Amino acid sequence: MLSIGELSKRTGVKIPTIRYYEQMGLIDAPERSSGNQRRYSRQGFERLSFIRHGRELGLTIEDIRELVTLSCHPEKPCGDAHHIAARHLASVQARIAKLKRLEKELKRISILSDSGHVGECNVIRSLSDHSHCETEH
Amino acid sequence: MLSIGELSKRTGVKIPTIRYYEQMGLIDAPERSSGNQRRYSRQGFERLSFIRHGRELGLTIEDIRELVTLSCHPEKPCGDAHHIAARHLASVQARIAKLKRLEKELKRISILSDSGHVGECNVIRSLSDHSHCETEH
DNA sequence: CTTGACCCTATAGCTACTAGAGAGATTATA
DNA sequence: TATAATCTCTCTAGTAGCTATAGGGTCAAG
Repeated sequence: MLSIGELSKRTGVKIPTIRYYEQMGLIDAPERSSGNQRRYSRQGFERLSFIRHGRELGLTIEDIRELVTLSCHPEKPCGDAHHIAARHLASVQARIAKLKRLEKELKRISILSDSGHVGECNVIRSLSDHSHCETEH
Repeated sequence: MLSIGELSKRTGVKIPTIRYYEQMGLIDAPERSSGNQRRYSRQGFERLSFIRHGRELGLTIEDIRELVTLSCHPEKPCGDAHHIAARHLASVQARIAKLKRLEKELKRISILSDSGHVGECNVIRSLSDHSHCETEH
């Protein structure tokens, strides 16, 4: 049986976050010690690891709740789970594309000398400048 | 002079967001019509565009506030502005790297058949499985 | 048995918005 | 000029996903 602090160390999820997940119903309320402290079993550890992976992959709490529910009903078809992953894959790819554009822009912005004054500064000029926009506005 | 609605259309920033920026002190409170409605000048439009660009690049409100302050003091050296851009470039690159790892993982997860049941589902198994982790925990 | 590290609940705060209520202003049309 | 449609106003509260704080109780080593 793990205390919340040990569970936190082993999963890398912060203590208040673990309690938050419990409150949100993502993890079951664990057993308590005689002094009312949380004591986690191996299952508790695994559930939290599952959630942590999901969050690292950028799934929302809601997505994870769906997956948790599915995993409690192994007789259901798993199309839903694939659907969640696929939906997320698309959004990850979109985010990568967008960030790459931003990277290019930031490089363009900060490439020049650091020695000037704000009056002729590229960072500020670039942010005021629409000529490089890829979205129109 | 633009109404808040027109300003919103031209910059792509939603009306409540414009008022929020004003409240946060990112943009100056504009003139008002006789009936107390906001009326924006060309400068107001430019300032908001500047902010919008910054947000699109993922700068925080605080970063932008610093840049706005800098841009009001053109006699200062612009190292600070470059520093903000450079710091952000680093974090964008880190995010790209992380998302690419996630993309790979999601592809691995959702590549297989959709026909199974949760019991043998890859999505859920993968999220419980640490063997592909690149970060240790 | 005391000390220090840990844990408890409850509440408030964070970022960057977004939504809604209820009232007033502006503008287009009849 | 009257009226209807469309803005716009302020204020409050809600969103996600935590994080921090206050004021207390618990656990394990020496």
